[in-house]
Amino acid sequence: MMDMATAKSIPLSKRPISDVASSDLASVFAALADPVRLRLFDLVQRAGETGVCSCDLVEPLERSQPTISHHLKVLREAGLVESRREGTWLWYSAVSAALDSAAHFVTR
Amino acid sequence: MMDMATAKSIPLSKRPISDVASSDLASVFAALADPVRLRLFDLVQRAGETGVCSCDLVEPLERSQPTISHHLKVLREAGLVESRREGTWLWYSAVSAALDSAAHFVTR
DNA sequence: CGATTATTTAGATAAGTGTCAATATATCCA
DNA sequence: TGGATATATTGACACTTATCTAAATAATCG
Repeated sequence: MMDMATAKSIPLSKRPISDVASSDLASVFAALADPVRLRLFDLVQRAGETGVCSCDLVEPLERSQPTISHHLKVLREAGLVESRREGTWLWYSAVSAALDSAAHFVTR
Repeated sequence: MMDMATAKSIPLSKRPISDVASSDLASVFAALADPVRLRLFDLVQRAGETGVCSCDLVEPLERSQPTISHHLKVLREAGLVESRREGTWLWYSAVSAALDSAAHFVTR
C-alpha cells in the first residue's frame, strides 16, 4: 500500500466529473436541449424579477397551450424557473443560480 | 407608419433568441444532455491538445465499445470534438470554440 | 495475403420525448 | 352557485434515443 505521507491526490476541482455529478448536470442541459424550451427560458429570463405571465408565452412560441404548460413544467422541475400565482394567472421567473453548474462546466 | 427618425430598435444583443439560433444552441445542449456523453466530453477536454485515444475511453465509462463510438460520433457531429487518426487508433480532442455560444447563453 | 486489432455500421429493442385535442382543475366575479 | 378564463392533466401518436450483439470495414504487420 502507498505511504500516506507521500501519496498524491488530484485537487477536487481538477478531477473528472463524477457519475452523479454528470447525471445532475446532464439534466440541466437536457432542459435546455429543446428549441422551444430554450426560447421559453430566454423569454422568462428577460422578464427579470417580475417575471412573465405564462398566458403571454403561448402566442410567441406558436405551440398549443398544453405544450407550453408541459415545457414550463420541465423547466420548473429542472430548477430553472419558478412560478407564483397571481389570481388565475401564473407568473414565471428565472432562478438565478440555476445555471451556475452549467456555466462552470461550459467555461473552460 | 412609424417615423423612421424616431423609431426605436432593440440592440441585437438584447433581442430574444431567434428561431434558428435556438435550434443551433439547443443541439449543442442536446449533445451534453446525456451523462455518458458529458463524462466522455469531460475526459476528452482534460486530455488537452494531445487528445485521448478512444480505446482508453471505453473502460472508464462502463459501456460497450460501439456505444462509446456512437456517443463520440454525436459529439463530433455537434462540433464539440474532433478526431485524428494515428495508425489504427483515433485520437479525440476538444474543439475549444465549440462551447462559446453555450457559454454566452448560460452566463447571464 | 492473412491474422490481428481498432473502429464503425446494422439491426433490434426498450424507453423517452414533443406535440396535440379533449378533458379536468383552479380561480375569480357577478 | 354558476359562468368565464387560465392552467394542468390525460391519452394518443409519431419520432428519437441509448444500448446491446453481431457483423463489416480499416489499418498494421509478419
